Amino acid sequence: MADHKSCDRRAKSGQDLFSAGEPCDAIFNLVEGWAFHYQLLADGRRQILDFALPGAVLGFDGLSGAAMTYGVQALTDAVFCVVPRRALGPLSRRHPGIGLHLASSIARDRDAAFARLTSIGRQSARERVAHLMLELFVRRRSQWPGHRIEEMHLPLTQEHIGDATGLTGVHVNRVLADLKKDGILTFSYRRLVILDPDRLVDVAEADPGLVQSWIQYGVIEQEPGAETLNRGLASTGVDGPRQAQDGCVAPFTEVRRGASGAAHFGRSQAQRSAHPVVRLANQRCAC
Amino acid sequence: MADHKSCDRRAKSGQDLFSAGEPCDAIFNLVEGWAFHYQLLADGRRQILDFALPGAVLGFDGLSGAAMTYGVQALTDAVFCVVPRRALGPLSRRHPGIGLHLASSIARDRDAAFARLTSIGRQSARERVAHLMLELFVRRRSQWPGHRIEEMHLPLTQEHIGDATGLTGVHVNRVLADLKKDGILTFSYRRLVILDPDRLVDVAEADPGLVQSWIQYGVIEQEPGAETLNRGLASTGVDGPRQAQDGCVAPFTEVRRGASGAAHFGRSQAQRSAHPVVRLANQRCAC
DNA sequence: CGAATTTTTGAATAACTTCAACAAACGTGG
DNA sequence: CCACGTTTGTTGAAGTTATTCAAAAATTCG
Repeated sequence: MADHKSCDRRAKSGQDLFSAGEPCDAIFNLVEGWAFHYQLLADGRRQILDFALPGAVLGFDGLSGAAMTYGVQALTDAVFCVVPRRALGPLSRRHPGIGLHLASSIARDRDAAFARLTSIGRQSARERVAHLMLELFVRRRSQWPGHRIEEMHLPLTQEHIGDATGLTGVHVNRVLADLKKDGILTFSYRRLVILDPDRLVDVAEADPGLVQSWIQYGVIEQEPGAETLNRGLASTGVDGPRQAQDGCVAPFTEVRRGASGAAHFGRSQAQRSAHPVVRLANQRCAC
Repeated sequence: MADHKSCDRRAKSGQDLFSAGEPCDAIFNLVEGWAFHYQLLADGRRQILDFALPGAVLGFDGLSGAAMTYGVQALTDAVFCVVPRRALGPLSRRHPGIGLHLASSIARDRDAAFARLTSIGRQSARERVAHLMLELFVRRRSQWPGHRIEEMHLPLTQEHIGDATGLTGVHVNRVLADLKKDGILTFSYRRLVILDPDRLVDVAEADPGLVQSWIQYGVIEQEPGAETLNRGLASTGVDGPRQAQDGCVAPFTEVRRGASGAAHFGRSQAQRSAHPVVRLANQRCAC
């Protein structure tokens, strides 16, 4: 797999990793920072499709050489691990697990898109904003297991929230004002405070399974006796997580292994299982 | 691969293939009929996530044994090919192409979900309805290469259109009335007539790349010198399409191979290429 | 500190929903 | 083939939700 080593890439906040319409010959593993998928309409209207946290796989569209249908922009300064698209074929032939693995990762992205579709299509502005804030809160907090803080920095503006929920920034502001008045949450100048988690879950109409999926956004699936599947694509261990401690011999980094983040943040998956954590989040990929 | 043969399954119009919340231990290949993915909110609001035509792969969620986050319902009487989820691991180990293949298929689903997100989130009711009608028209017509008809049967009610576009059925009706008044299209009692394709594309704000992706929804990607990737998962030929004529020795059916469906519906891919069509659409899977 | 960005607020408007009633097409059994 | 019940579609009026435009206040960043 050492053959597939490749360079990494840095992007400044606000900079595009790639844009809609251009072909993308590589896939990227977000190692550090935040990014988002988006699409633009001809007149400039923007839809944010998904927020990506460290561990996300970006840029795989199934059709190599085809133009991307969406763009990816860095929300903060960010670091990506680059894998040439052409390397995937040989790679998956040598390591049969990687294909299913990737499929699994993309399926999770699709499910997230489905969830957002339902939110935007069928929920009120209040529900949508609550939904997104809850999702980002849970996903972000699950990266810092052990922390219980209900206050955190989210690198978004209210305009971003609007573009993600299908609302105008102005209306998002009014909705946030309401949520604050009701003692549910506050969000201003990139600072989110959850005042009443239970009522937030209630307003968001988030069922427990959905919240669980946010928590497990980066957690491994392990097929008994088969290869390891996880979101970030295991650093090494395609035939089992045991090899994962050998260091970075592949372009992918398992970043959020062990992110449990369940309601009360019990011990992480890594602590429960015998398998070691490959690499801490927010740490640069060494390949 | 003969080991992985499995039964097929039939569903009547309106019947659920599986529901949100229940685990799904198999993936399904839609062989005949229409279906759709959907989610329900607690109070009964419904969001239709995607319409599935023959060739679609349904039920793969990446996490075996986990509860599905969405349900799938048959829109017409339908026939599915069933592949136990457990068979995928061994299968992909023996045929390394199949994992990437599946990833590719799911990536296309995700991209479709992204497109719908942008439509629902940022387009007006008129644009959304035009968008969906155009998509379904193009996808359906590409299954019948050679046909130029601009009139077709779509097995949907206006209520379905509403649930897919995030509108009420009543409002969909008004929008359709407008589109008819403007000489763009007609849809009533499951009959769609495209009156002015160019203006429809215009109203839908569909860029050519997107339309192309609808057309190619079931078309093969062929990595030079590598394995074949296509939506339905190739019947046989994991190492190349040449094996595809051996008959149905796998649980998957390549249904829409050769569906070109480009603007003027020239000869199909199958006719152009030397590779035979594995199996006609709308024909039962023999496994 | 000063400039740029982001948030906040108000008033008027537009878009979509809701409720309710009626009409048209479908399909089923006699 | 027709009558009848059911589903689906169509229309109107009123109400709600979210947008637009515009301006001012707050915060951040260099």
